[in-house]
Amino acid sequence: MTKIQGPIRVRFAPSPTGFLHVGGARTAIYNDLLRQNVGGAFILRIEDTDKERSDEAMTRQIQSALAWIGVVWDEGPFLQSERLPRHHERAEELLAAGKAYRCFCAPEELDAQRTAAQKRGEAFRYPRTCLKLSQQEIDERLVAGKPFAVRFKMPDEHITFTDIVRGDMDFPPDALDDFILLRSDGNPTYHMSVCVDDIDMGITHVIRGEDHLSNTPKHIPLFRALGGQVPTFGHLPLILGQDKKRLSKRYGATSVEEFRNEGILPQALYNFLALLGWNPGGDREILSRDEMIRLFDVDRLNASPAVFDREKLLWMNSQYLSMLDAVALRPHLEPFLEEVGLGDADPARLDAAVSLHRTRARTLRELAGLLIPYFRETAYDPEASAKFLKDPDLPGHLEALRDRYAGLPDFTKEALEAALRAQADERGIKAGVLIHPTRMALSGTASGPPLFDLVETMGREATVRHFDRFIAFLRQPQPVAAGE
RNA sequence: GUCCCCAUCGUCUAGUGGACUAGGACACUGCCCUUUCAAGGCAGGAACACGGGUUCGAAUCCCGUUGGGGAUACCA
Repeated sequence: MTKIQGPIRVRFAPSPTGFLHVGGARTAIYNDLLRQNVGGAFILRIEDTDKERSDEAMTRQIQSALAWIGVVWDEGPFLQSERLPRHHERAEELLAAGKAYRCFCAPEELDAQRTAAQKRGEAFRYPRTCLKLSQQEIDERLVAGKPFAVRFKMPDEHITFTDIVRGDMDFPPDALDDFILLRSDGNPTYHMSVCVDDIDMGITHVIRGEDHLSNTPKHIPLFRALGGQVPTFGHLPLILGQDKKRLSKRYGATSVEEFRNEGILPQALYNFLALLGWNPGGDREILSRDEMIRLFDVDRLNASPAVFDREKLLWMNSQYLSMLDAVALRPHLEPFLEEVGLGDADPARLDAAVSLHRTRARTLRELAGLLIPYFRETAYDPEASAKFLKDPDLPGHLEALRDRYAGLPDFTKEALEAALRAQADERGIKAGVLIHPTRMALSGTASGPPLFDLVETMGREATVRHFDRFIAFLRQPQPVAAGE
C-alpha cells in the first residue's frame, strides 16, 4: 500500500463522558505512533458538545491519562463546545448554498415511519418530504414559528474511499440519507462538528474506531460540501472482552486510570495496547516507544477485533518491572509505597529491596507489598511456619546463628552464607535446616529472593531483632487443637 | 429487520498462491537451574469456522453458509 508522507496532521477526539477507555487509549497510541513516525502534528480535541454527559473533570482526567501513558500532543486541547458558533455559521452557509435544507417534520412522525419501514424489512431513509417544500411553504412555517432541523442534502452517488486498514470501501446511495446537521434547538450534531473542526484544524488523517466506519460515507460528502480537503481515513477494530463482546466493566479494569491504580507501568500499557492490533514484524514484543515509532507502519494494522488479555498485560508489566532498575522504578512505585505505609522508608534500603524483588512481582502494588518485611514486623505465614514448631532443636540453632551474625565482622552475603554453612557443619545438620526458618524469621514467608541477599539487605540490627522475635514465637506455648 | 465490517492454537499474532510437517508470544504441562519463590533455559500439547469453486498447487483468491461485531438517532 501507499506509504504515508509527512507532514501530516492527526487528531484524537475523545468525548469526556468517562475515564479514558483502553480502546480510546489505543486509538490515541496509533495516532501518536503515526504522527511521530512521519512527522507533523497531533491535535487533541475534546468533543464535549453533549453537555449533559460531559464533565470538565473528565477532560482533565483524559489529558492526564494520555500524558501518563506517554502520548504526546502538539496542539490543544481544543474544546469543541467553544467552537459551536463556528459550526452554526458553516451550517448556515450550506443552507444558503442549497446544500442543506430545513426539515419541519416532527421527530415522532419520523420515528413512526422508521418503525414501520423496519417492520417491512426495509432500511429507513428520510423521504425528503421537506426538500419538496416550495419557498412559500417554507416561509409560512417560518412565520408560524414552526421548529425545524437542518438536513444535509446527500448527493445521489456512490461514496467510495480507501480505508487505511480495510482497503477499498463503497457505499451505494440508498444506504445513506439526509442526516441532520443542526438540531431544532440550533445545536450542531456530531457529524457537523467533526467535519467543520477537522477542516479548520487541517486534519489530513483520521484514525478512529470502527464504530465510525459507517459514519464516514456521511462525512465525505459533507467535507466536500464545506469545501474542505477530505482526509484519509483508517478505522481500527474494537477491543473485545473475554466473551468476544465489546470490552466491558464485567472483566475488571477497562480504563487507563484503573490500570494505573493497579500498578501497571505506563510503558507496559503503551506497549501492550500498541501490539493489540498492530504487529511490528519480527518476533520481538517488548519494544520501547522509540522503537515502535521507528517501526510503525499502517499496513501492519489488523482489521479484525482483538480480545483484551489481562494475563498477557500482567506478563508484559512484569517484564518491564524486571528491566527497569530501582531508581527508574522509584517515581512509579511511590504512590504504592504510600499505600502500604512505606512512604518515608529509607531510600537506600528500599532500592536494595526493590532490586531483589522486581522479578517477583507482576504489578507495582504487588512489589510494594513484598517490600513491607524490610521495614516492619509482619505476621508469620501460619501454614508455612507450622512445621518449624515441630523441631525442638530449632530455637537453639537459631540462637547460635543469631549470635554468630551479631558478631560477624562484615555483614555481606558471602560472609553470611559462609557463617551459616559453618554452623550447620558444626552441628551436623543440613544448611536447609537453618536457611528455611531464617527466611521465615526475617520475611514471614516461605518464598522470596536468595536468603543471603535478603539478610544482607535487612541489615544486622533488624536481622538480630527478627531472630529474637521468631525464637520467642517458637518457644511460646502452642495452642492445642480442640478435640485432640 | 436492513446495511457494513471481521474470521489462523483458549488469547495476542506471523503468514500477501508453492520455502507450511502452519512460526512466535501469553497461559498451561514437564524437565533443567536452585536454599524457597520468581526470573531464565529447554521440551510438550494446542489453530487455518464450514461448504463450494478458481488453480498443477490455497491458510492465502472468489462465492455461499455459520458465527461475532458495528451502524442504523434532532447521542457522540
